[in-house]
Amino acid sequence: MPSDLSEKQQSILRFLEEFISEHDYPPSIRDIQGGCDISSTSVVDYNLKRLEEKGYIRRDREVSRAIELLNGQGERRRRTLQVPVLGKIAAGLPLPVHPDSMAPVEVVDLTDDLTNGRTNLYALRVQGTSMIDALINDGDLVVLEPRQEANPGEVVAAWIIDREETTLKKYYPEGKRVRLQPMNATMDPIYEDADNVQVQGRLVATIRSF
Amino acid sequence: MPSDLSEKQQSILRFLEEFISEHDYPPSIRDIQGGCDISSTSVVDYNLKRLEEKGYIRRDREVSRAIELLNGQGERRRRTLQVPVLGKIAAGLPLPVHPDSMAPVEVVDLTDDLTNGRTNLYALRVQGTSMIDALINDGDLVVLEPRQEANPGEVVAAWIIDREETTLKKYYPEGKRVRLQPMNATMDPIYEDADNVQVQGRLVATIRSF
DNA sequence: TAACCCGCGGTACAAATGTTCTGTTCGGAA
DNA sequence: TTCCGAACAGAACATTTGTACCGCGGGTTA
Repeated sequence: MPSDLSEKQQSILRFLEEFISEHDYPPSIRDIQGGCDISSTSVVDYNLKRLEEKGYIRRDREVSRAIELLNGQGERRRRTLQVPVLGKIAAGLPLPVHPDSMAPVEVVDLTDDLTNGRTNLYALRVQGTSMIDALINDGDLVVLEPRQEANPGEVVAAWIIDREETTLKKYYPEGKRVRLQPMNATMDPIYEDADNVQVQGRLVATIRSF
Repeated sequence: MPSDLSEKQQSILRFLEEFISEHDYPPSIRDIQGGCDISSTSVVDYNLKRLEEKGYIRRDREVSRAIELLNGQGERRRRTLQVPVLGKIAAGLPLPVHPDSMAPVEVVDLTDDLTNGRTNLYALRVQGTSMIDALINDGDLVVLEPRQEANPGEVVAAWIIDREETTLKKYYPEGKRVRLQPMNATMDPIYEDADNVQVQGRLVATIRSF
């Protein structure tokens, strides 16, 4: 708990956290007054102004319950993005071409630690162990950003046309051919004609949960 | 988008998502009215009641902006748990023994998709490639639950005493010895005396982000 | 001492906001 | 046709709620 705050301000901050995590909507000034045993709404208002000055919260004036929790550096926190899980990914299957048109199988909430501000992401469930060389196991979730091209060194989901195979590897264009480097540094790269490789998306994250 | 809802209701649901993700607090009825081009507040109220009946939202009556988004099965969603990143994990380093006493280096927000309701989790940043056989790479984040013992087949963080080495493997007690099975099915297990293996925690999730 | 600022109390007010009431329209069932 | 309920419109009403105002006590400073 930060120490550039008065005891009352810390108490308000704690109450805000608790209330929001309990209700999913912020408290009114009078909720705070009651929850922190404060004698007057004006005192709450006063301390909220101090908290806003110090970058712990953000308020929209004239709007009820319009308190956003920030992280003390003025950044908002704990936003999540709902990412649709569009299907499976396996070595022998092409990726879904039009992510938008698919009905999501399920939805996962990702925090923006992972999404990094990106928005139109989608996820696929890995089926089979064919991507072990990318350190990706059966059952893992891979999060992708739709892309038709990639910068050198980025990890992409690529469709290798003549093999009819999807693979996840680091992408290095080298003139007329492309070097696809497994993420496991002990394994050898493969080389393909540039025409033979279709970049389908950029890998944003992989998640394995037990 | 669910189909047991009228177009107006779907529009309201979409607006709720957008508004909340933008402001971190829910809209008022009149915000919804404006945002969805609805002619009257009573229509918004009417459709909110239908949405509540069908389990898409929850409302607290007489409280402004008291709308919680549910997932359609009546469960609340987008709760996150703040998990402290206590330090690094590497082959030659023991794990922090008393997670509680450590000052977190940073904090990550994890959605309860991953935490699965568990609460006292902590995370470690993987340093080096020594855990490649567990399909875990340099820079990955591993999420652990403090544990001194494990059930057969669970993935644990184990300290191998005489080697002074931390490893992440599937745990199979076999009488007086323990089989530690890499997650990469193509690799061979190692065997250790039961006395020589200290279970430090259970692996809950691994996250790799690019 | 006086002047001043900070934190606080109490109160009043106006705006924001949830709720209710009365009708209307429309489509399907009887 | 008539009846009924779902969905909507419009307006009025009653709380809820943010905000402003005035004042007080204590500490600091000139």
